[in-house]
Amino acid sequence: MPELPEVETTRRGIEPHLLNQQVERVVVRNARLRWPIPDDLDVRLSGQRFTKIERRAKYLLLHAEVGTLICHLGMSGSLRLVPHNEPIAKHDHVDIELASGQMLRYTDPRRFGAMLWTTELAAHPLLLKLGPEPLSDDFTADYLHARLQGRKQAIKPFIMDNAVVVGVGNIYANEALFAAGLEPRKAAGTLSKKHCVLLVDEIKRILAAAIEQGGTTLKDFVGGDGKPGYFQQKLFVYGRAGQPCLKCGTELKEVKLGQRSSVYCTKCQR
DNA sequence: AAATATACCTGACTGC
DNA sequence: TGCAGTCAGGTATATT
Repeated sequence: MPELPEVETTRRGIEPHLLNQQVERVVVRNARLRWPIPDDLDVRLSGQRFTKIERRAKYLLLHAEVGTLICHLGMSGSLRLVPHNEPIAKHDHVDIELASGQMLRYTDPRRFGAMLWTTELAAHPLLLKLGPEPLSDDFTADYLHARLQGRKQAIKPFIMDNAVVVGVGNIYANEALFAAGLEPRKAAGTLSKKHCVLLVDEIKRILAAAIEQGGTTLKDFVGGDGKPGYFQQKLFVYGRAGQPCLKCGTELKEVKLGQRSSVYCTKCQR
């Protein structure tokens, strides 16, 4: 379940193997992802070199000389580099064969991911409505406070809204709210500026720590399974419903918010 | 306009 | 052992 830290780790892992590499061929074995992979992807991409590997939200943007490959790992996707003769496993849907003798392989059991092609990235509808990057200077307490004015929605789904801030998935939303001492159901519009300072700081801190830990698994992107895996970050609340709060010992409670499980401490979070 | 529900998919797990 | 059922989760899209 790649969250933003896993996607960023993937970007850093594949980038050195892709830059200036020419694509020889693209093999699509199963085009049925969240949206169909374009039929002509092979024609569009073959012969081009990759010039830059970016991340925006949880989208990986593989810039080529003319056009950009937009990749999303969905829930279960991964990208890794393997030799051209690597055996094909069940969910290996796409291979991007490079002149280096390696290929970028996309694997995705649940097929929630995406692989699209665009020559007009700035105008792409998937990227148009995205809020600021959580780790950028654009994501501040002032910004969050301004955005949540008048909003009655619970704060947890609010910070998981990509139009507000990108890349805060369920795990990190739960953890950040715990760290900030905020109850997940608290109406967004009732947060004070101080609450926003706390929450923004914790989102940044937790995401940054996870990315830092991901750096230790970069070697896995070549030849290995390519999965950064679960960062060994300590989870205080996610997946711990019914267990004692690690700060105060109170039994952690679970509620559903927007169909998403939310775990919190009734004593530490108000 | 804002809030909420739905669809997509399959591995892992639970209960019979 | 196997089968049916449930859950998880990102996010675009539909519905209220």
